[in-house]
Amino acid sequence: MNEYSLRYVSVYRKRLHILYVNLKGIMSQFAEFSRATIGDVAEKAGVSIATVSRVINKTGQVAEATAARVWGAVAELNYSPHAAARGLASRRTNNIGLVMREISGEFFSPMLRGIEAGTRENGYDLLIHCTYQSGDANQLGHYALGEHNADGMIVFVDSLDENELVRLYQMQFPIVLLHRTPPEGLDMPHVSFENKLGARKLVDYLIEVRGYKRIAFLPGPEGVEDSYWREMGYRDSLKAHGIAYDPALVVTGGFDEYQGQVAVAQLLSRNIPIDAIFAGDDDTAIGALIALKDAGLRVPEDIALVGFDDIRLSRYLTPPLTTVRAPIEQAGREAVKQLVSLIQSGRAEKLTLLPTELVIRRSCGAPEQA
Amino acid sequence: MNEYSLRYVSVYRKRLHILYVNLKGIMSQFAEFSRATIGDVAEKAGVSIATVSRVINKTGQVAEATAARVWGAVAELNYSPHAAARGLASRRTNNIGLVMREISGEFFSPMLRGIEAGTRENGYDLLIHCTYQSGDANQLGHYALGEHNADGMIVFVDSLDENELVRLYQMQFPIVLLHRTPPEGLDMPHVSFENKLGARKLVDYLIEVRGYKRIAFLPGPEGVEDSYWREMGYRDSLKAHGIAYDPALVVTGGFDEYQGQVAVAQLLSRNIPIDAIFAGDDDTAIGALIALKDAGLRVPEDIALVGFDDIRLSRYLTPPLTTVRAPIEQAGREAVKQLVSLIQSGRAEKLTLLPTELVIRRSCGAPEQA
DNA sequence: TTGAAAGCGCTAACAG
DNA sequence: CTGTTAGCGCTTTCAA
Repeated sequence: MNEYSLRYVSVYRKRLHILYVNLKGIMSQFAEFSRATIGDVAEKAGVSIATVSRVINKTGQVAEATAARVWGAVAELNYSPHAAARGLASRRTNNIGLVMREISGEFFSPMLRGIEAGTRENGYDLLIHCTYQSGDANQLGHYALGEHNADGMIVFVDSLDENELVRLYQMQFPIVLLHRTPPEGLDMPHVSFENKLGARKLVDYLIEVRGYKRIAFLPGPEGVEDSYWREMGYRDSLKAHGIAYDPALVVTGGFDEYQGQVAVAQLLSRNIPIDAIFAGDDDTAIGALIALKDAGLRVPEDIALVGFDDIRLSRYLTPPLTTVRAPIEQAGREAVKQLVSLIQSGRAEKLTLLPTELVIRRSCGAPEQA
Repeated sequence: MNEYSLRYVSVYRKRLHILYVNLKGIMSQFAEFSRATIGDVAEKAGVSIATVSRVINKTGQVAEATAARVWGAVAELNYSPHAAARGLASRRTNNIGLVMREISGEFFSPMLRGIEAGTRENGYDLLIHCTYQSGDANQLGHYALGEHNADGMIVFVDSLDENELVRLYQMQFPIVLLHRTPPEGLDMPHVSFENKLGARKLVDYLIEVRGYKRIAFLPGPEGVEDSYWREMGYRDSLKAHGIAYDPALVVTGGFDEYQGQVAVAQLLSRNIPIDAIFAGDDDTAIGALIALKDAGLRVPEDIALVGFDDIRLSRYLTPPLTTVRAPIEQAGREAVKQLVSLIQSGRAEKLTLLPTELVIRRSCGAPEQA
């Protein structure tokens, strides 16, 4: 390309650019066609974009009068900063990610409420992703939620593959685990309930106050920690009262209504004496209740029944379910709190265990409450 | 500043820059300190960043061998594109926003499940925001969710201020309303149930099959559309059967358990004959049930009770609640579908009404089901 | 089929 | 107190 053509191209480009700028000016008359940028605000306020940025973000000193003009321009133009541009420049997304396997069960609603409230209070937005089905990586080999679109993540139970957890940990991406302990060697903050203590108190009550000895247990799915610790509480209580642990009294309930029903049917078919059934969670307890009724057994007269979590439904069952109240919402909020601390200061509590509380209702044989 | 100092500054800057580049090189040995960028991938693959972009996004032709090398580099570097940068350049966020007033009630869980599934299936991420409390604009005068961080939004019921709705509409921001009709003059797509028809069928059944005539109605909160249409169905049915609408039989229930309880207490205090109570939703029905029991009345022997929605709890009540099943999850999924269509093609169904289904249980006086 | 380069809108030094 | 400017990491013409 010779000197001439270069010159030509340059002129041509410049013209096009002028055309473009004009067009943009015209279009911008129609607010709906082009969003105002920080530049527009700066122009209208007669300041530089840096000043606009300072005013908006409250970073650095700006004369009051100037600030006022900027706010005026912002209002007039209906300006709203472009999150992506902001994120690109400041290296933060302002999003907190939540990974969970699926949205289901009674547990979910209060948990999400806590998490949402927490993110909002801390000025973050909440990005949610379920790993059920699609879960895995996309063609690109990365997950829908990660370092590319969030400043940190809350990982619920086993929703995330351990390899991914390790990868994120290694790149020092802030993560808080909710209701799950970290994989071996990963020093990640972890928030949960006092599952073991709650179960312990529950079973203690069943034994000491209600006088039951043959207490069946319906654990949740393999590998779910809450269930593991509840079982530990159950065993501890038995041991403390000199009652032998009897494997025949334990059938996996699966933390779901149907599986609870199946488990109890199976349990009953063993024809062994049973005083009470401790279902690993309330959903399982509902299934258990159905199975017991199907078998013509009365609760609590023939067999007592207790659960764990105190979901909304529990008090409405017939009979109302004795259970352990788990501060689900609070745990969600706490997880966000720890995560925000981790993001902002690099520090967080290694382990947060929220207290649980015994809720006595009729299903365990207690007299009706007022 | 003279020639000399300018030169000096320039040299100084250059040195600093070299230092910086070196440092970056060193740091990048530790994968956790610096994420790979498209440039790193390009370098490793021996191509330009444009090519990497083409490969990753499958836009434009790239020689197979080249593509393979790029994918190799991607894998090796564990590269994952920076969402903000992408968004800035391509003018899309890949997020779909969901605005709701608060996370509560039984309605919420299935709805969110549907929405989440929908967004995921369409390759979007889900950003959730509750307008309860903080709801309003921040200091900047804009909402947490909007054109700056989402490609489109689903607005649930009345979670968003009408002015904001108008503003977004005017700037042609894609919005689908869930369970709410658009404000006057705004031509926004809208997804809901056949509330009116469902209520009509329910009340028809109460009158024709069960022979009730004095049927009370507990509407939801003022301005909630679902409730409005349910009331229309109720009135239509009465009229069709030649029964006069009696205002004394209508007390606002508020779509919540406690208010339902209060409403029924008030209703009973009027000392008028009542055959049945049609609660605007199942939550209200639960409150109604409590109030009836408190008053020593049997359901359905003394007064029949029906609700609307068929939340999970309804079948577990004593007696099990007759209600209308609303396809909550499906509505959420459908809303996303319409929104994605609106985003991608600018077109969407103006109105989508999903069918409802009568669910007969004991509370209306029907014999026990098998 | 590939590369060069111009931004996208904003933040954050730095200079004044 | 305010302005200038260099990127942030990526997409997207335009040329080659």
